[in-house]
Amino acid sequence: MAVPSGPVTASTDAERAMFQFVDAYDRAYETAATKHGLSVAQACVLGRLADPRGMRELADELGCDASNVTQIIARLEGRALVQRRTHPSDRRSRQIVRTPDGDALYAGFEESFAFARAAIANLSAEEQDRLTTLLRKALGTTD
Amino acid sequence: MAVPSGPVTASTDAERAMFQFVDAYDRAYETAATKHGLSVAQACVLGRLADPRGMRELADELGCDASNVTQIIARLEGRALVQRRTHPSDRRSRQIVRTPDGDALYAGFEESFAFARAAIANLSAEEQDRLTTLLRKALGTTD
DNA sequence: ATAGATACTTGATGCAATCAAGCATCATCG
DNA sequence: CGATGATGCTTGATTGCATCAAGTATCTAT
Repeated sequence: MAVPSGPVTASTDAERAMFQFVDAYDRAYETAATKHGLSVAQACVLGRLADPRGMRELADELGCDASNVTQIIARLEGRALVQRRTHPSDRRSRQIVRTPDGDALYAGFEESFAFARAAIANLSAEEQDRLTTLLRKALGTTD
Repeated sequence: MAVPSGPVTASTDAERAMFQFVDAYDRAYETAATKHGLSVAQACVLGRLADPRGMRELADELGCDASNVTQIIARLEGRALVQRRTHPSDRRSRQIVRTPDGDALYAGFEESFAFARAAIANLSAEEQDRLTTLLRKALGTTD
């Protein structure tokens, strides 16, 4: 289990609530991944492969080194969840494609990752809208 | 950089907003930690040492194996950010104490981890309250 | 045609996380 | 008391993530 990332000394109620929310989210994600035999990184990569993607593209999206992606994809490929094809017009590049097994496994994972759905289910439609608005506004100058 | 944990195929605006918020939070935490030469796990452990704590206690709070804590503390101790004392009344147990250096470093880290503060600063007092309420309500049945 | 950029891989290293085993200490109960 | 079991922590081994430095193959552009 990844360690919870948050200041324990959160000074305001709002900070505490944010931390608890983020922590719960992260834990739920990891739990769902583990349940399907995936690491967090693997689940995350699989999730980005709804459409074929290149290694470079993945690395950029994930904000990590390309060699990291190489490793993760290698493991997924070893389990036949993913397949590497060479790009039709650029032979340096690989197209990573989720296999049907990968599709199925990932669907199961998302099904298990009920956190966001459950959180939303606790709110009325109006509350959902307000939360969305507030989260966006809170993010405003922090990106 | 840790990979962003979230479904890319978030189906609703609310889900997307949650994911983006969590992702931004996590990234900000990691960035702040890195800036002070800490890993996420190290920052997290340091943060729990405002008061002395035992290894077992830490492991329980973090939801991980005790041997994991042993490693992390060993590294922090190697940098003199933390000190191990044997518990006065139970000689099996260690009391982990942050050194003044550790206090200072962690204070710097929290100062850098401006995410929550900045997010809050984007909201009026009333909006903060509403966000807090909504986050708690959303968490309601999901813990 | 060559020089440089780009896409990816390989190898090496450090850290986090987990498991299995082990040691020391404590706590309990006969 | 003394044996038994539980508890707190460490060690050693293994796996995976992440990053860096180097290398190969391919593309691009002059």
